[in-house]
Amino acid sequence: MVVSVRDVAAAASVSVGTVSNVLNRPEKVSPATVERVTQAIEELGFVRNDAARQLRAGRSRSIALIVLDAGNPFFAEVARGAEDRAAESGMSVLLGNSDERSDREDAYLELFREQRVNGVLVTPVDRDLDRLARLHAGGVPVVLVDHEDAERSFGSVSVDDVEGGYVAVSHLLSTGRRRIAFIGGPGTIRQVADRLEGARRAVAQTDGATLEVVEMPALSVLQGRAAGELLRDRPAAERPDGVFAANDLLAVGALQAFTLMADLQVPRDIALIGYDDIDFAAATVVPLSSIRQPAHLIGYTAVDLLLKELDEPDGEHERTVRFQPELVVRESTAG
Amino acid sequence: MVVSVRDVAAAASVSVGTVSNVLNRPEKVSPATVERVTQAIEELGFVRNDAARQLRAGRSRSIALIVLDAGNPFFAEVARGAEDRAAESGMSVLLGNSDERSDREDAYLELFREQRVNGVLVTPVDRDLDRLARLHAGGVPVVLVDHEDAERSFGSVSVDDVEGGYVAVSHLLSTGRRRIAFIGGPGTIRQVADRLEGARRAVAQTDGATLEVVEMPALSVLQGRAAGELLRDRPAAERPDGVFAANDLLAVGALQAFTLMADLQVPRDIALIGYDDIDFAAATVVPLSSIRQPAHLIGYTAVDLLLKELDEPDGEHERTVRFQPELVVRESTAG
DNA sequence: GAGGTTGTATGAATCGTTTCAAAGCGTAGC
DNA sequence: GCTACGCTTTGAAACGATTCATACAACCTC
Repeated sequence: MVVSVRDVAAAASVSVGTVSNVLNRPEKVSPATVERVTQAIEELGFVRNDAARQLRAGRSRSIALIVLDAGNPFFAEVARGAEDRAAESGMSVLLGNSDERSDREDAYLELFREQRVNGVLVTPVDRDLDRLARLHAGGVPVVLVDHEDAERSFGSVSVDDVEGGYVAVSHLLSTGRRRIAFIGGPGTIRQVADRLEGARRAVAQTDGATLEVVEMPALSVLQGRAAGELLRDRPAAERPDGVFAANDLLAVGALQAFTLMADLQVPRDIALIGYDDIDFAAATVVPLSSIRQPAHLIGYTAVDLLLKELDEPDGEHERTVRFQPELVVRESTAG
Repeated sequence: MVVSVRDVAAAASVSVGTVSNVLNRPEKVSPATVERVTQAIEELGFVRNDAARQLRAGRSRSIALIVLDAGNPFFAEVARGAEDRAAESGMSVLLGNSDERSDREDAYLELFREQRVNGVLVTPVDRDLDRLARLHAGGVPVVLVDHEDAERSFGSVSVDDVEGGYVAVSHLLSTGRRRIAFIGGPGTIRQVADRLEGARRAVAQTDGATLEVVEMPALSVLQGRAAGELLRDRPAAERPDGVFAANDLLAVGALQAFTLMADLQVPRDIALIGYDDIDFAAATVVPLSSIRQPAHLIGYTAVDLLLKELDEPDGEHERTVRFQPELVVRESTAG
């Protein structure tokens, strides 16, 4: 029923070795034989068994990518970048969604180890990298995505979130805002903590500027809206005049809350800036200023680092790449 | 370097068969032996080689899912549903993104065949199902997702899009709207064509109701906004008073266009309804009415059908599941 | 104590592909 | 006619987990 190289070999009256050569090194085989074998493959409907191939090779031809939230447009774009680079080298990407849960991250890690992936790209859920370190020690290249490794023990592709937070709030301050609010998620998430740190620095440099922190349980539109309502419903004098949201989903939610109050206008009364510059940001009612991260490039570069590591494990190539975030000004912070 | 069952067996002074039993049927092995083997596994850091396992088993433990656009929240949710059901049976889902391109779909199909996946869930790019039929004939179960198979040759999970279009426009008509506009994508996409067909039927049943079609090149927020601007910039008398968008992304875009014109109000002057009921729909400036599709359930059910087919290929189980869409009324179509 | 039963452990064979040393064959050079 | 060389093909070994018929031991039962 299932057609193997052996069957193809028999049908084409050649040895199995020749069939394999036709499949993998056709230039080593005479044109006539290639033709004969190709035809046999066609006729029998032969499909290579990848498991056997991998078993022999000892490695697969895939790369694992574990992200915090596959539904987030930012990570969707990172994944696309990773796929693009992998495809260039004939590899494929296996996507895992940890949903910000450590146990799910572990489960995927285990699964991918059994699959003998060539390497793992991961946006770690927490800062405990022990498991990853063990994986790495076990010979599996690891590249951190959107996360920097303090000890430099494995590769990483990151964006300077402290700088991003600094740029965002500096921009708000430069438009004359002084009462700044930061809408963030759980402080345990590194990205959130770093962006807040940057915000703090910017505020500290400006006389009369204040910063308050609104911490929400998740980085979602719904939570952003709740946070926005909280701020909006205060007496006008106590409202912030500039809001920095830790990501665009939160910003979009906050924007909705603000827009629904008739006498409150963005950016006239409150300026608002988000983070990530997802496609939606340019398409909200009041187009949203944001901090752009090169999502596609992050994924692309991460795979690139991984492939270099695979090619020459002890080579002198770059192991850490850090991008600078970029301010994108739109209407929500005008004037 | 790489640890195999053989090494574990030696370390625990048992046979390889016993190691395999500990791994797969621990109840067949005496507790003392289990303990000894487990410890050896731990000490040596043994990780099962999935390729060898699959080779022997003849099949993998994964299911392929190919979607039109992994970035679309609707498909993200379908994928999540599929994963959930697969996980219940100890299987994993391999996700492929065809990006609405036939060649990418083919490439993934080939890749997954080589991987000997247990089955393929696919939202086909076009209506030419020949390749899928061949795959199916070759013994790989195929389940169509969000697509119905006219010939009933393979399983399918779909939602009645004609009914959905009918319900959407009937709702607009019931609020007194008569000049209906349909904002759609390329008519070659089955979902779009069906929803339009439903809209036509509803209009045909109502005296004095008219339907115009605005066809955009893609189902995105940006295109929706462009379509909305087109309608909005007409003299008030020539504007539609009810708009049905083929999906929520288009609807969100149109809403933005409408909202930006001061003397045009939703729903007072134009009612607007979308399709899919993505999370964003409930969170737009004017909460969006929509047609809900049970995205999670679609994915869940598709895997379920596949597993049933695997369990008893000739069993008398359901092969086709069809869900009814559900009207979700929010502010954008009030009064 | 012969025969039966149960519980546990064994290890060679197997899956399908790739690899690689060796063989086959034709041709050119002397 | 012999050797040498290049091009092509061969086929057995290997990858690592699983399976299954078989062996062994211990315990009952009559």
